[in-house]
Parts: sequence; C-alpha cells; structure tokens
Amino acid sequence: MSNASTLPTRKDAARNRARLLKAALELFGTQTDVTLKDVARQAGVGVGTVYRHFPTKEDLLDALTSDQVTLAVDIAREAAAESDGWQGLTRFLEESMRLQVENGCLRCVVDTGEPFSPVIAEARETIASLVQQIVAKAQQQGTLNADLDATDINLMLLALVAVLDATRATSPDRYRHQLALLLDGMRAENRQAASIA
Amino acid sequence: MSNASTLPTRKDAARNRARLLKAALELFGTQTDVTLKDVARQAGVGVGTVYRHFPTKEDLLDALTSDQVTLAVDIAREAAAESDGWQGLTRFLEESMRLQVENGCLRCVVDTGEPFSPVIAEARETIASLVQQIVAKAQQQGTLNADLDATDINLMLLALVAVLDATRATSPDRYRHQLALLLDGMRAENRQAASIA
Amino acid sequence: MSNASTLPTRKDAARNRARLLKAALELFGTQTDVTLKDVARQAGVGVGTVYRHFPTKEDLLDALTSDQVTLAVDIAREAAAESDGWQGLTRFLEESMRLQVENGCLRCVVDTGEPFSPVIAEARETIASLVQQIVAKAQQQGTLNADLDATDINLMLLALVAVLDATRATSPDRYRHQLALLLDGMRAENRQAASIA
Amino acid sequence: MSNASTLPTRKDAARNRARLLKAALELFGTQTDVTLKDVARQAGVGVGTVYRHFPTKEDLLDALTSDQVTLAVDIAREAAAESDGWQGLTRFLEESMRLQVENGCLRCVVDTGEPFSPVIAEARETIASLVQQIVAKAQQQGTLNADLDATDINLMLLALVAVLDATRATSPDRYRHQLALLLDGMRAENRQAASIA
DNA sequence: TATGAATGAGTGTTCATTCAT
DNA sequence: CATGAATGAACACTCATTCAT
Repeated sequence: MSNASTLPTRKDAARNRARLLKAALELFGTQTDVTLKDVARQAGVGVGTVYRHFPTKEDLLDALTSDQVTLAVDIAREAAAESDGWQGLTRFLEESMRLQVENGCLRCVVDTGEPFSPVIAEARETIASLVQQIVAKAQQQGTLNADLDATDINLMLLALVAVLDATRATSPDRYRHQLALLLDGMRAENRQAASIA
Repeated sequence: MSNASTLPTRKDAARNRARLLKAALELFGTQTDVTLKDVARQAGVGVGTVYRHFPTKEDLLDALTSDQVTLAVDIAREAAAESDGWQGLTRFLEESMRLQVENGCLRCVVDTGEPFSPVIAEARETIASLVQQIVAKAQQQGTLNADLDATDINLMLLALVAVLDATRATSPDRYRHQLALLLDGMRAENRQAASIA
Repeated sequence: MSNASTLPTRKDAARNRARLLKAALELFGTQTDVTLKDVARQAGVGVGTVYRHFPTKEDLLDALTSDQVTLAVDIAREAAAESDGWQGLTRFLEESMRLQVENGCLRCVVDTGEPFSPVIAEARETIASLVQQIVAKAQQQGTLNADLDATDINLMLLALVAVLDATRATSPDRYRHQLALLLDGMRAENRQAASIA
Repeated sequence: MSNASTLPTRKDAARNRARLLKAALELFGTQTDVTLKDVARQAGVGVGTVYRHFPTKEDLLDALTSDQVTLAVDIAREAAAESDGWQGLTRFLEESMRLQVENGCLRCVVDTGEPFSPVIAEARETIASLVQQIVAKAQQQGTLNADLDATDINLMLLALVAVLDATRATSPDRYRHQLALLLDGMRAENRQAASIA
C-alpha cells in the first residue's frame, strides 16, 4: 500500500495517505473529472494535505495506478505459477477483473501511450513478461490459439474493463459473459480460419 | 414579418450547422478535452454561432451522437436484411467498427447510463430490436450460441471500441484480432460448457 | 497606447484594454504583489477580461512596460535632438523622471536580467543607443566627464527611481535633489581624481 | 519549575535563532519570494522552529533588519569619530555599501514608510543623528555642500543599493562609479548654481 | 521543545455560457 | 443573425500559519 519512494514516518500521516488513496480510488474508480477538492473532502482532510502527499494530481493518479498495478503483478505471478497454461490464463483474466470490480482503477495496466511513472512502466513490463510466459505455456500445451500474444491478453482486459464500467450500475456481472465468449474464441480447437477476412 | 430577404439565411444556418457537426466530429472523435472555442475555430465560425445552433455543449454532443446513431441504425438495418444470420451479425459488427474507425463517436450507441436525448434513446431501441432479429435468426439457423442476446452484441461493440481507442495511434487494425476471437467464441459449435464457472 | 501586436477592433474592447492598462499602471506603479483580481476590480471588469487581453500576468506587465518604454524612447529621441549635449542629458533625465513620477512603471528601462519581451528589448536598445549619442556629444563638447557611458545614465535613472519610490508618499520632489547632486558630479570640470579609490 | 535539565535548551535555542537569522540573511539577501520553508531548510530545522523564534514572517524580517541596522549603527559611529568630516562621510557610505554587498539587507536603514519595529526605528534615529553630525562637521570644514542633510545621505544609500541590486549578477562593483559621481557632486567647491532649475 | 503534517484562504488560469455590437 | 468580448465559477496548486505528535 505504501509506496517505496515515500516514507510517511508518522502514524497519522500514514493514515491520511491511506485515506487519501482510498478516497481517490472510490472517486476515480467510478467517475472521471474528479477534483482534488472532492478527494480531500471524501478523505476528510484539507486540500493542502493532498498536496503534501501527492505534489501533483498526476502523482496521485500515479500512486493509485501503482498500487493497482502492483496487485496486478501479484495476480500475474500467481497465474504464471499454474502448471496448466490455460488454467493460468483464465485465472489471470478472472482475478484481474475481480480487482477491477472491486477497485475500478485497472485501466492503466495496458500501455495506452499516456504519460506514466517508471514504477508503472516497470510493473507493466513485468506483467507483460509473465503473461507472455502463460501464453507460451498454454500454446505449447495445445490449448491456446497460436496467433495470440501478451498484448492481445492485455487488450482483452481493456475491453472487459470497458464492459464492466458500462454495466457496473445495472448488472456488474455482465462482463463475465464477454469473458466466456473470449475464452471460447481463444481455445485452439475452436479456431475458425474463415472467421474474419 | 418573414420576407424574401430572410430566406437565404436558412440555407446559411443549415450549412453552419453541418460545418459545426463536422468540426465537432473531427475533434471529439480523436481527442477529449475539446473546448467549444476549438470547435468554433475548426468550423470557421464564432463561438456565438455554436450556441445559436446548440444551446449547450451537451446538446452539441447529443446531436453528434444522434448523427452517428442514425448511421448505426442504417448499418443495423442492412445487416438485418441479410438472409444469413451469422453473416448479418458479422456485417453489423464490422461495419459498426468501420464507422468508429472513421468517425470515432460510437461510444454512445450503447446505453451507458449517461443522460441522452429522446432521439438517441429511440435509435438505440431500434438498433437493439434489429440486432435482436439478427441474433434470433442466427440462432435459429444454428450458427450462433443460444445464450447470447442483443445486449451482448452491443457490449461487444463497446469493448472493441475501447480496444480501438487504445490502439488507434500505434496499430489501428488491432481490434480486428479481438473481433475474430469474439466471433469464434460466438459460434454455436464452439461453445464450451466449462469455459467459465 | 495600443500595441502593434494586438488589434482590438471593437470600440468597447479597446476601451476595456485601455482601462485595464490604466488600472494596472495605477496599481503596479505604487505597489508590488498586485493580484489580477485587483486589476480587474480597479478596471471595473471581470477577471476573464484581463485574460482575454493579456493571456498571462507577465503579458500584462510586459504591455505596461512596453507602453512606458515607448514613451521613454520618445523622450530619449527628443533629448538626443538637442544641439547641446549637456542640455540633452539633463532633459533626458528630468523628463524620464517626470514619467516615473506620473506613471511609476519605469523600472524596466534598465535591463536587470529579468525576462522581457522582444518589444521591450528593442526599445531598450534604442534608448541605450540614443543615450550613447547624447553622452558622446556632451563629452565632445567638454561638458561631461569622459568616464561615463550610457549604462551609467541608465543606472542613474534606476537610482533616482528608487529614491522616488521611497519618498513618493512624504516628499515626492525629493529625488530632484539627488539628481542635482549627480549632475554636479557628472560635470567635466568637477571631476576629482581622488574622490574614490 | 526550572531545573538543571532545561538549561542546555537555552543554548540550543540561541544557536537555532542565530542559524535561522543566518539562513534568512543568505536567502533574503539575494532573492525575493523566499518561503519560510526555504529558510527552515537552509537553517536545517523544521518550520515549527521558525515560528517558535519568530511568530510571523514579518517578525523574522524585522529581526533581520534589526541586525543589519545595528551593524549600520556601528559603521555610523565609527564614521562620526573621524576628525575629518568628508572622510567620515566617505567612510560611512563605503562601509555601508560593503555591508550591503556582503549581506544585501540594507534596504531598511532608510524609513520608506513601511511598518517597522521600535528597535529599528530607534536605530534609524541614531544613524540619522550620527550622519547629521558628520554632515555638519564636513560643512563646517567647508568640504561639503551646504544644502545637504542626513536624509539626503540616507537616500543616497538607498539609490546605491538599487544600483547594486540591479548589477550584482553581472558587475557587482558598478555601484562604485555612481558613488564617485555622487561624492563629486557633494563637494562644496563643485556646487553649480545652474545644475537644475 | 522541535518537528513537520495539516489547514485553507488566496493565486494564476481556463472555459462554458451570456450579451453587446 | 453572426461575432467575439465579457463574465465568473471552478480548477490545480502555493504558502503563511497552526497544532498534533
């Protein structure tokens, strides 16, 4: 939870930092156009406190993203540890989506060209490499289409996140259906040469 | 009160409206954070003119959406006219995405809970109903999974749009791969009972 | 008064620009730490109007300075036209100070290393060159110390401005005494070899 | 209530006060827009400590000024002790400027109408009185213009400080030229009836 | 007592919207 | 009608000052 680059020694400071990240997660997870005053109010502190912990709005978002990406790295690691590649892939997608359902700030796992901090870039690379391992394993085991790579998996996540965001208010489980379809489409035995030109 | 000299004004007004929508499409299709001054400049008119035609920024976006949804309705209608259901479905998705590639304002075809105007709501319903027809036909013909409905298709579009938006700058064709996967996953013969819990 | 780089075509816009410059002159001429809200209030307009005319606080100050420096150029030109060099020098100093008494924004005639716009830089060079002419003429005519140059004159102005600013509230004419002393010190016939080590 | 264990604290407090003043002098002497956090960091203490010693930013500046004015009083006293009035005057100006070159906080010796503390006011009066003695002596000895008084001398200092501040970065000795001119202008024998109207 | 975290009024600046020309 | 100047609420961010640790 606490970033390596910042070390809030005092207890109350650490608590405020956590509160701020929690508040920010709650707000940015569901809306865009969140002001820092909103975050401060939600966290029950003054604006100045936001700036003490995060010198810039960008920095707050980076910290938020870092936290989520760190959790995502753990998920990828556990998924890569599965001996069955297909199982690993399924687990990676499902657990990542569970993270998004709970926190709603996963957008950033995929590199969309937006500015990001080194920490995030590194985590992304780690995830990409782990996913690549999972993909390779599943392909060797003959359960995954040969024409997929790590980027496809990341984009799938992005797609599912979009679905979740759109349906969260009315039927937050809906994305699972899409995930099922995608998984079916990814099975090696289901590949259709003529699906698309 | 109305005389001959005021007639050409109507033409001008219509032309300005078209110009504004074109300008807005060009800008909102690729960026966010577009100001109305930007739109006015792109259209070659003053800000006041924007407000004459669209009392509110929201109204402009609604009009933009309406245009796109209208085009989407046409696509859906043509797709529904195909005798082969699977073909119709494929066509609907591919053509809709082509629209998004070109115009970039398809976000709104799916109801995401955001406020929208009656005309958009109506068009959405029309599309939903047409897609439902396509889906039913394909299912009757035994080519489409039985557990899919029109909403799934719309959400698929939403997902693909997210992929396109993220990859537009670097590899704008990437979404086609995701589409292929989804199509494979949707084929009746490929349905896996155990894909997901 | 109106800058060449900006062309306020409308009458009311031009009036507001003039009002803003007037208000800014009144405020910046006597105080530091003036906010743009202060300027807006003093001018009787909204803050937005300040930004329409001057995209940046710096720009407003630049415009203010430009105006004053332009007036200063005229003074220098007239002073350089005097056939008597000493007379020209006296005139330059007295008239420049009159400008400062009235407007209070002359600080900028001397290059103090702060950022400034090209317009100001150019005007400064023009003034420096004219003052150099005056100095040379007076030195040729044997009325001015040989060891003075245009920079000395500018620094003298700076010094006198400091005196004026400090005494404006209590005895705004006091600077004239300092000016008299400096003029006496500049007369060729009064040069003391041993005045300072 | 007071015991042996609190005694060393006094020493610490005194040392911190000195450190703070030193740090403040270093920062305010060369820049404007110095924050109290800057001062605290430069002094190696926390902000809270600044406020323990100086309840207000203004108070810190007052203390700074007091220190400098005290040094200036010493200079004035030594200068007044010279038997030769002109020598005393020269010494006063040169030494005062040396102070400004080194510390850069002399602004305050002259009453510019800004708020100031009683101790500063008193020191100013002392200086004024000493300078008045020097001036009177030199006038009696026939080396100084009859129309000068202590205020003129203080304003001269102010003027020279302005010159120094403007030229410090590029040619910090430049002010000496202005000083030479002023001294020449102040010599009784160089008085020109017609220097200024 | 020293520390530095917390505070919030205040800055410069933007932009949707209104209104005089 | 079209224009673009005027408006002011709102934003990201700063900093003198207070207060919990």
